[in-house]
Amino acid sequence: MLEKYNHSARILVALDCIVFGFDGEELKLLLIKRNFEPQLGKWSLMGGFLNETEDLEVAANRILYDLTGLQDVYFEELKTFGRVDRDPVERTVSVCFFALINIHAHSQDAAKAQNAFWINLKNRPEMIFDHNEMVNLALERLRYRAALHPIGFELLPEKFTIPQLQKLYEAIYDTPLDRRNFSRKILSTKLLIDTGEKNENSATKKAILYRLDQQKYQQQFNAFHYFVSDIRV
Amino acid sequence: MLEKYNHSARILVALDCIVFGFDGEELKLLLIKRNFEPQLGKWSLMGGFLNETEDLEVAANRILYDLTGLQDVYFEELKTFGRVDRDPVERTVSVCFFALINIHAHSQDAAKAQNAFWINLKNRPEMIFDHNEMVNLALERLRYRAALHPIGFELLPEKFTIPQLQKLYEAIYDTPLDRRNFSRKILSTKLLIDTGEKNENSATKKAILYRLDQQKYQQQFNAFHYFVSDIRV
DNA sequence: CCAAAAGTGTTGAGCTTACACCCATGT
DNA sequence: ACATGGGTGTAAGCTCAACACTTTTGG
Repeated sequence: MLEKYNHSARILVALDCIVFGFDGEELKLLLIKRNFEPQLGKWSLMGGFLNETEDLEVAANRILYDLTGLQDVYFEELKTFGRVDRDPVERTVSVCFFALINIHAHSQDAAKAQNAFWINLKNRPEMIFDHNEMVNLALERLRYRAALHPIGFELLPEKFTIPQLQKLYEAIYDTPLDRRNFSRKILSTKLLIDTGEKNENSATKKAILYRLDQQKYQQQFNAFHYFVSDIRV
Repeated sequence: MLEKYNHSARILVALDCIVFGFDGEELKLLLIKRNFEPQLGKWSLMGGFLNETEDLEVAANRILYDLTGLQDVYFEELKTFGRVDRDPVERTVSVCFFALINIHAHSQDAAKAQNAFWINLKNRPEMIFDHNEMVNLALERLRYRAALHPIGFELLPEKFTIPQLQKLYEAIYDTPLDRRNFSRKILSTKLLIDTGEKNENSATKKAILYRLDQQKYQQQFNAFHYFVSDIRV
């Protein structure tokens, strides 16, 4: 039996998760209105502590599941936050993730159980601890990643139109994009499959509904795509 | 006085650091031949534990300083590794960083004190725990980042030539690059300042020594540069 | 038949690539 | 003088950005 390490501090390890959604017009965050201590009544990210016998990745999935009822959600590690005084209750290191979900697919009950609400990214409230910093960094990272990789699809329903995708990119970068060039750029990736259906919700010309070619998506994910020409990080 | 969190495990938080260097021909790693337990005699990354009263970032700098004698070294967080069984001695979460240093600038004494050696990346040995995985991911990330940002300069001395820089990129991507196009691409960034000096070591035509325009480097760092056209991650 | 949204075409500018030639240096 | 490595030039092809026209649909 091996001896344990001596003279080193055991520290609380938390996970905090930024959940992005898109309602067709605006980027949104799923935030918690805290109905528990500490910082009761204030806004925060969804979080939790890492259990002794739980892989970090498993914990991230658990926290996402508790908040959204969804499994196998897209997420990336953002950064691990470890300022000594970041949590005034007790020294806590927080591994911060961001997730992209289809806003229509998550469980209302799960959100209600956590007292979670969708908030427009632009109107986000003050949050506790270093959670503002986390969200700012997550947005920066989302912009970075979405400019290069076909990550945006994770925020849309299974079937979506190119104008919807464009609105998403315009929301992410807070800038208008040329319809014709955007369409060409997206189609040139060959990642989209025409479902043969059209968006019946539209009041005017109905746009083609596409779905992701999952196989090509997996294969090409790490290739560079340059979806957005001049990104501002 | 606030009450502490209950029912949550306190866990050891380690830091592991991948140090890249470049000797003019090959990418190298600064690895530890362990002369201490556990895993005495085996190879590993340089690491350490986070202290109770120490910011995570401070700890990373401390570990880098202990290994290299250098301060204010370029580093990025890579990922936090948290498999339950990743360290057989005790549950440990490891925040993994990678650093880029000028191989000629570090302290030999510091390296000797840690029993650290420069190993060609291509000949890297088996390492303990999940350190192989860490290095593989770090190389991937280095390729990713160096394709887009002027990060490579961190591996070179203050004054360097364009052919040296090219050799570095060829080592990072393990692929030959066109001399003329590479030179044009680098110079078009306007990041280099002609020092007026030449590389006296050369046996043939002496190449121009440049230095980084630190101001532009800071400003443009997050812009995309596309130093390498078709990267393989 | 009109307004609004969606699909497709074109063109010029700029960039990238592939390649050739000339210069400097030590032997 | 010549071999080696370093600096610069150029033309073809490609990509991207800017812009216009046509089609579909509901009212």
